[in-house]
Amino acid sequence: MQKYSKQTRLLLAVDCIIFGFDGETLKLLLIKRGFQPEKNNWSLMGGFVQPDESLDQASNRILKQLTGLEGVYLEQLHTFGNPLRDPIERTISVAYFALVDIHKYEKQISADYHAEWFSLKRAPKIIFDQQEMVELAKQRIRYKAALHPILFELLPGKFTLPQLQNLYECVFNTTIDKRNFSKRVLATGLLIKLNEKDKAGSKRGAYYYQLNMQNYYAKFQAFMNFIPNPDSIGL
Amino acid sequence: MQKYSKQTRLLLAVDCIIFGFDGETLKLLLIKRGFQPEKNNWSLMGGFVQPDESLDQASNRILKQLTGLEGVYLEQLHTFGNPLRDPIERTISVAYFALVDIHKYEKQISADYHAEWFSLKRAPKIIFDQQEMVELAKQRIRYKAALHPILFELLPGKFTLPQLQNLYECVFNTTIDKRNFSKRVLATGLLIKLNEKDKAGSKRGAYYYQLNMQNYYAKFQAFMNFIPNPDSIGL
DNA sequence: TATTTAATTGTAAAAAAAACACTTAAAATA
DNA sequence: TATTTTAAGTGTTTTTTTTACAATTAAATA
Repeated sequence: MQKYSKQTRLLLAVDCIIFGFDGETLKLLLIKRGFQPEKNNWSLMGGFVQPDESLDQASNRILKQLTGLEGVYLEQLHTFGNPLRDPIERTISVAYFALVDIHKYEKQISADYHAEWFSLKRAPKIIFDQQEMVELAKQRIRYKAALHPILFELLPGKFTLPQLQNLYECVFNTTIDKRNFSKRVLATGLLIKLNEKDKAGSKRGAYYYQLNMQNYYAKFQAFMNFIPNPDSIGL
Repeated sequence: MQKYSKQTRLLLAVDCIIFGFDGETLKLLLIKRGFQPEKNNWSLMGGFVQPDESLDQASNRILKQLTGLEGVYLEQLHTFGNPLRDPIERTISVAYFALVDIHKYEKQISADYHAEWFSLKRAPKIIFDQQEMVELAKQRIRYKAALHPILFELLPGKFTLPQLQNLYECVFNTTIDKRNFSKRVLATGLLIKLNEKDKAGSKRGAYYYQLNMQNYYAKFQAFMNFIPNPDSIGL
């Protein structure tokens, strides 16, 4: 037996929802689609899965090809398979989301790839069912960030507490008391205070912090622990 | 333009990881695969996605065809796309997990479909990368059950507090103080105490409870709330 | 030097979680 | 019929966590 001979084969694509944070608002990276249908309309980074690559490889390749981004946080989100989602031909899309330090790539992205960052609230209409993908990604990020310290992926290596708090407030669409926030976040043991200030945001300047990478990996699973006896669970 | 002419098309399958709970341990429903390769070896419920059905439709259809199960809790888990995962031909598999009241279907399943329930710890080797799927599903269930009351899907309409506690202890692989457990679970307002006892488990008998379905749907998102200001989040 | 702006910091009250053990219902048995 | 056995059911205290709340300080600018 060589093949599953009677079965239909389908097109398989990957779409990447790329989030960034500029210190103010959450942003979404979009690109003008380069081929028909919907050519020149705003779209997520997408492409077809090739015969010899895994889904993770495909999403990383597409990210690199369309934006130059490499080595960023990238996680599978959900697979969308409505038969009519692509009007040309049935295409299954495996959606991934990425979290990116926007400053690290800002110039390169716009200069070389004609991709653009849009504030989540002011992003243009995107093609097919991609708006649904973005909504699901926002939900997933909240879900995950409530338990794991993934939001640090959106920040530069050095960041201030006000920046971090602002990010949490954006993602959870809420406001947090800054005394309580700093207590909580410092209590995790994930942050190292640097002897240097960011003077951009205020006259006084805010101290920079960086991640304690050892603790970061050790505590990733139980960042904000609510599960009974986290040690006993093989998460 | 009619087709994405230059792209490779791939086989797309669905695999369903079906969990049940018999009051004692978590169980997994497996079937003897009906075709080559790996014919007659234990496998998850799987099948190919047909040209005109969505992924959710495909998973529901396969579940029904192979087990008779219908209308059960079924959620997309993850898509597995390693190029070599199926030795015959590259096949992408979208994994779903289901939560089932084992007693409701026990006889029907074994009589008509030759599927079998296995204790999670004593399940036989399964084909391809399905063990990986099961591990991921276990993780996801813990993750989700910590926040949402999905575990009730594994119980019959009437259940006792000791049964419910036992289920939580199984899923989280821990032990819980029964006084604290009952306080917590009753405080959710999701349970209605019935005037009837289950005499099977003990001499004294334990009171049956049932879900308050109104509260269940209302509180599904914030079952055990840990997110700051859950009301302000559009989850 | 005064003003402005945002960063930094602590404590008290309230709520939630955890620790802890005896009583009771009902069947089985002596 | 009395005793034993088994698991169900239940309350309080302590500890921990979370929340509410506002004055002071560093540094630039006027």
